[in-house]
Amino acid sequence: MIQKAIHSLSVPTRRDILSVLRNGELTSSEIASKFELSAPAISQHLKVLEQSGLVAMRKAGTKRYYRIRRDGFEELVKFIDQFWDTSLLSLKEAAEEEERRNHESND
Amino acid sequence: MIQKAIHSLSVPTRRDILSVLRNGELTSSEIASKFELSAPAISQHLKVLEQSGLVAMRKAGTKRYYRIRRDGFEELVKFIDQFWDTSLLSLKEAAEEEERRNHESND
DNA sequence: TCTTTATTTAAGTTGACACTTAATTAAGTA
DNA sequence: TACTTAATTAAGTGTCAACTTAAATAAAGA
Repeated sequence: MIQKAIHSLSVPTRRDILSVLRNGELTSSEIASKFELSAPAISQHLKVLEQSGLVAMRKAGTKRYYRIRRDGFEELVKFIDQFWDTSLLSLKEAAEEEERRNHESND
Repeated sequence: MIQKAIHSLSVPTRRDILSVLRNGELTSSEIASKFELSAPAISQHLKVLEQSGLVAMRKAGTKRYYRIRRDGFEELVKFIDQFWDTSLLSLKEAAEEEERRNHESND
């Protein structure tokens, strides 16, 4: 799921779709109207976003409303934190970091 | 840079490289020895990671030591937070969220 | 300077995936 | 039972990038 979430986010169009959804839920066609892409293209992106847990959907008649799913983003950020969060890094890496700071050859 | 960072993270091998670097800095060949990939493949990944700001490098003779660059991850997480952080979502979306909670048809 | 070690750059191949149009499914309405 | 609206699934195409091996660069040692 996390891997799918990162993969989802890596495509600009999908990030744009998420941006649009920050203002509230929208139907597939409402989203499509904001892009210069075909409806199937948007539908395919929404499917990917849903399967990655970043977006949720509710049906209402023939319409399908899509919205941001916070839990998905929360999990994603937690996962990314593993790579750099000080409290999660090894003692060795922490020591190296300190060493670099002392030598002021940082970055 | 942020877009590059997300793109970098979207490839499993690059995430694995970052995992290996959590224990401290390593040379290109030390990293390559931990994978069943050619040295050039690893080198290419390291280049992408460096250009995306997730990894930093220092030269020492013919060796090149690579390490995690915290600032890159910090920026990345800030960017991702935009999509879901409550304080950054619109009033409309907040209201809809509240509405869904009340109807308990949430997820 | 020749050799060795560490690494990258060059060039080419292959698979994944973001698009397209056409066809299909699904729900509501006359 | 059509017809309309909303959306997806199917099928095909083209581009991109993750690999490969071979060649090039760069620093250090004999």
